[in-house]
Amino acid sequence: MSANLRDVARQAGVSVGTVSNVLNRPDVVSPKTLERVQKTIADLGFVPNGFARQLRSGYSRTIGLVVPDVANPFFTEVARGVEDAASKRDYAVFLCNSDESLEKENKYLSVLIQQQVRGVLITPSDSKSHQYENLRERGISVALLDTETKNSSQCSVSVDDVRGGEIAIEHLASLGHKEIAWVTGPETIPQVADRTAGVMRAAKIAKVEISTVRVPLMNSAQGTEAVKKILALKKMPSAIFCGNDLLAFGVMRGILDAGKKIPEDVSLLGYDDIAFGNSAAVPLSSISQPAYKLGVTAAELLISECEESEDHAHQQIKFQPQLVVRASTTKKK
Amino acid sequence: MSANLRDVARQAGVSVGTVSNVLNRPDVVSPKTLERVQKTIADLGFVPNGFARQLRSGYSRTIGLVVPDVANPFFTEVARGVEDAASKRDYAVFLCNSDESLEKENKYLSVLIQQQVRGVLITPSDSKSHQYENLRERGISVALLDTETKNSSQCSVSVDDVRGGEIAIEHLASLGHKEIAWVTGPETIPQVADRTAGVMRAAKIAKVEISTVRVPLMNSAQGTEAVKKILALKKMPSAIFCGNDLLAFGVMRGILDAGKKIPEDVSLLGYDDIAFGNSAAVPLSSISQPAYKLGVTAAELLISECEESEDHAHQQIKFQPQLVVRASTTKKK
DNA sequence: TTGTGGAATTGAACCGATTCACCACCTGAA
DNA sequence: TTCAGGTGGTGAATCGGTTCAATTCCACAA
Repeated sequence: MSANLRDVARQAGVSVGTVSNVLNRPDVVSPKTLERVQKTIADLGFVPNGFARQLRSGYSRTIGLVVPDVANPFFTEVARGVEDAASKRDYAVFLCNSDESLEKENKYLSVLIQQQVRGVLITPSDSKSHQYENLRERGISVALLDTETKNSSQCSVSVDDVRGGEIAIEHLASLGHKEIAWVTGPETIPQVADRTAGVMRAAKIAKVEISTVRVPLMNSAQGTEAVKKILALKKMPSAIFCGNDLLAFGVMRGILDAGKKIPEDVSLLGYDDIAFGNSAAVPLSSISQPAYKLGVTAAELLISECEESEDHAHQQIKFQPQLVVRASTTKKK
Repeated sequence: MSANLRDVARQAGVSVGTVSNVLNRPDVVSPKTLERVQKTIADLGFVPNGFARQLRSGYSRTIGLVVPDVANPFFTEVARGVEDAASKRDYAVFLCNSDESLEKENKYLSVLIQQQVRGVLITPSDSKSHQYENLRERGISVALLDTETKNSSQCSVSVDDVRGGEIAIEHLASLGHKEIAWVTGPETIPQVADRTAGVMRAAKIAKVEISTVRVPLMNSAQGTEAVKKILALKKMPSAIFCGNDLLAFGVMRGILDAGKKIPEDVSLLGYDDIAFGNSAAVPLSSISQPAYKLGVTAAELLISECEESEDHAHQQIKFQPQLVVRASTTKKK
């Protein structure tokens, strides 16, 4: 059907070894031969068969990316970063959405094993019970994405979520807010747990009272849902801090629909600083994370781990979040 | 390292052919031999090598998804649909962002050929000069996503973009707008060309004057850029229709920053109806497309084409867009 | 002219599962 | 006794790159 390496060799009048060298070690081939073979490759539209290559070398040029949900703009940014970096190194990326379900996560991991990926980049949806050892035994590298690890036997790229929680409360406290609602998802999500820790620590120092409003999923609809609970609190908080921007958008809608004004009646602070925050009904103050960079860094780290194999030093990289003030937060009246 | 089929054969005292039969056609092996070989497989922890298997059989269980940019919420929705549907059929998905560049698109197609994907789902960034024949010759199915095809030798799943353009202008015309700006990307993008055709047809019928404002990329920043051109027009239009919601968000910011009000001074209509339209500074009227369903349908169609192979009837499925009126469009004063 | 060293090239062996033409053996009918 | 027909099993060839020991070629020094 389509041309293979032997066809190219015959057509170009060289041996298969030389064609293989043109593909993998162009520097050892004489310029004249190189050019002739490359022309033949182009003429025949030859593309090497990945399976055959992988069979011999034992390695694939694919990685898996497992995130809770690409539809969340934070993760689409991360995914773009991963994709761009992988592509630069000629790796292809399998996209997997775990929907924060451990079951789905495990299912995807076994699919990735079947596909014989070289490495996996994962944002765990739960802090415990992982199949990761399983992967490592099979020679598949694993790096954690947007999650810190205490375990120094693996790479991780994360953002300091504890600090993010602190920054948020420090900002609101500095504006004079003393009662703050903390709207967030289940504590089993590592990022949530860390941000909560930061919130509580900063609250203690600033002598601020926190009312935690827990929702099962961190999306916009749940944000609107959360507003009902907030309005039902004994004392209406003067500021609301949300676990991510999607929640904040939902909260914003709920608050505005309830006839209250942002930020006059209540300040609202999000997390992630997604692009749309700027275009929201009230431009959203938020805690910014370097999402794209996170993805790029993680992919580069994972790929270098895959390729260096033996003498690879695991790294735990941690970025710092940043406060972005827009119109949704202001001084308490 | 790990056992291979030959090790199993030797250990069990049978030939490699028999072991292969145990794996793939257990019914042709005698019960006694079957049991013995299976025990040996278990003892040795033998797992067949996927590369070798796929090299020989020629088929994988992977598909490629090539979209202009997953960071565009419309495409992330589509991608989720594709992913969910593929996963249900036990296929894994390679994600590729073409950034509307033909060069990148071709690069990715050749990566996908290398990975020996079974099929490719693509939103072409250009209406001409495709490598698709190339793919088909190699036995890779191709289905078009969010693009119509005249060519009945391939499947396509699309939304009626001509009608979408018409609906938009009909809506604005019915509100009394007679001068409308049409802000959009290059005409080489098939969707853009179709929407323009619809715009022009409806404009002729409704006797509306269209000023086309062309931008190179259909993102938010370019929308803000476009506002400068709109303000420079001899006559300020009373309504603006944008090629997608991202552009509309940018236009919205630009217009508001210029001190004009939406929809009082100028009506604004987007396209795609992405989730954030609802939360925008002025909730955005838009033309809605069934993004998730588009992805699901396309993936199902492609996979069934891959598996039925011979007796597969190509289908061209076309969904209808729908007008969603929010606050950004109103009667002309 | 011979010798040496380096660069360029060659081609057979190999990775591991699948396939298939062919063989060995057994049963039962002629 | 012979032969057809069926079952169970065999192992070399194959898929298409990669690798590497061996070979060819050429320049330059002795």
